[in-house]
Amino acid sequence: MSLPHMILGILSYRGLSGYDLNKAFQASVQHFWNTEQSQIYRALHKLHEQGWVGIEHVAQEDAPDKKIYHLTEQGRAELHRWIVAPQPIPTLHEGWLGQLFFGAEADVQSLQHLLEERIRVMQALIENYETNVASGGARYAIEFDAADDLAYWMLTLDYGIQKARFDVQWAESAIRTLEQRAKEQGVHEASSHE
Amino acid sequence: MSLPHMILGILSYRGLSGYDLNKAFQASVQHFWNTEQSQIYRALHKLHEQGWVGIEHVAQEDAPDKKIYHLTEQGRAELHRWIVAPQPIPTLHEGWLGQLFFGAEADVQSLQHLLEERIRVMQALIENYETNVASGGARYAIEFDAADDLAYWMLTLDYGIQKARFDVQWAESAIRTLEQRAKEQGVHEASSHE
DNA sequence: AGCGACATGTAAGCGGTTACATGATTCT
DNA sequence: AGAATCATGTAACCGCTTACATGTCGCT
Repeated sequence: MSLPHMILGILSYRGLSGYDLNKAFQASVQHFWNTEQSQIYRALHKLHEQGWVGIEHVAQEDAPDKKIYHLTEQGRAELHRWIVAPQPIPTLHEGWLGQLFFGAEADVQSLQHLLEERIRVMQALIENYETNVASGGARYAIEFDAADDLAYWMLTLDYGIQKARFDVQWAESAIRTLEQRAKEQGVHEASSHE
Repeated sequence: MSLPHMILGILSYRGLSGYDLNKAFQASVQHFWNTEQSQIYRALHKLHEQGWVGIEHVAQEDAPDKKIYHLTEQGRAELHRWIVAPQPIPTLHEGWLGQLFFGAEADVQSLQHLLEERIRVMQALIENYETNVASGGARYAIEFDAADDLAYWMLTLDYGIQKARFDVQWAESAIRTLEQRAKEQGVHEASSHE
């Protein structure tokens, strides 16, 4: 949807090669946006066609030659336009909600296991956010000389952490709801046998 | 990702034409999964090729002829398999987080407006969930004779509502954080003028 | 005659993933 | 000699969106 603009954002810190851009991507916005390297090159070509980035060819002796991409004036203008432009709110599109939706087709225990697994994954995610991602962000703030930006980076990271915590809590309460339902059904079945 | 399985799920209630399936989609899972009508027909063809749905041609006099799609045994087996199969957790991929991430390129007020707008949209969403979607679900439970399923439907709806509430709360706290920062910066600037 | 509901599709294009493809340099 | 890192891309495929395309029937 807005990958090109994410790239413009990273390049606003400094000009980068596609290779370095990819690494910067993995290290900075990876907690809410993931991309394949191949896509970055294609997006870069498009941004160049559009006149939003310029290319500087750099010959190297100790490594293969490379191309440094940097923002043009139009590119920076487009970035500024985009940053405050209303964004569409995407639908959730989450498979596990579909599983729950059709949960009556499965047995309650399987659904509970599904939710427990989800809790485990989410907790691992939170731990990763709190250790690797946070420190990675701090490192990048120094590398890109972007002290002002760090606070914003941490704000988005905070969203990721809080949202994952919310998911854990919701899953826990859903497990309890299912537990309750299983008990009630048990009672009904028992009484119908009398 | 799992649109075919969402279709299998809906068809597990009863056989439907593509047209009715589309309507059922809009009325039931619309709060976490949206689809275009054209996609449903294509998915249906694929499901048929795979042997997961059968087609029954129905001639009508008071309306155009139609095709009723219904689950085959394999289709039902596949649905049961999928419901308890681990799902990948997609990354957030939300544009507004990108805007915030690169927030240092914009002024604080614009970002606050962005968040306020987000709050408004989310609150409208919540209201819609609580009125239209909830009652629509109840209606469909009767139509599909799916009283057992209703509880699960409401569970996913609850997630949608709680998640939207979480988003509102987070946005409110983010606005306060930005407010704070703007004040501190104001102080710094004022003191640097002395 | 016109509109809304019923009914089924195709075509073009975009964004994204996975896999493939190549080649230099540096370190072990 | 082999592995890791630096560096840049192409090709095939898939899912989804937007727009197009066609036609019936019943009601007003």
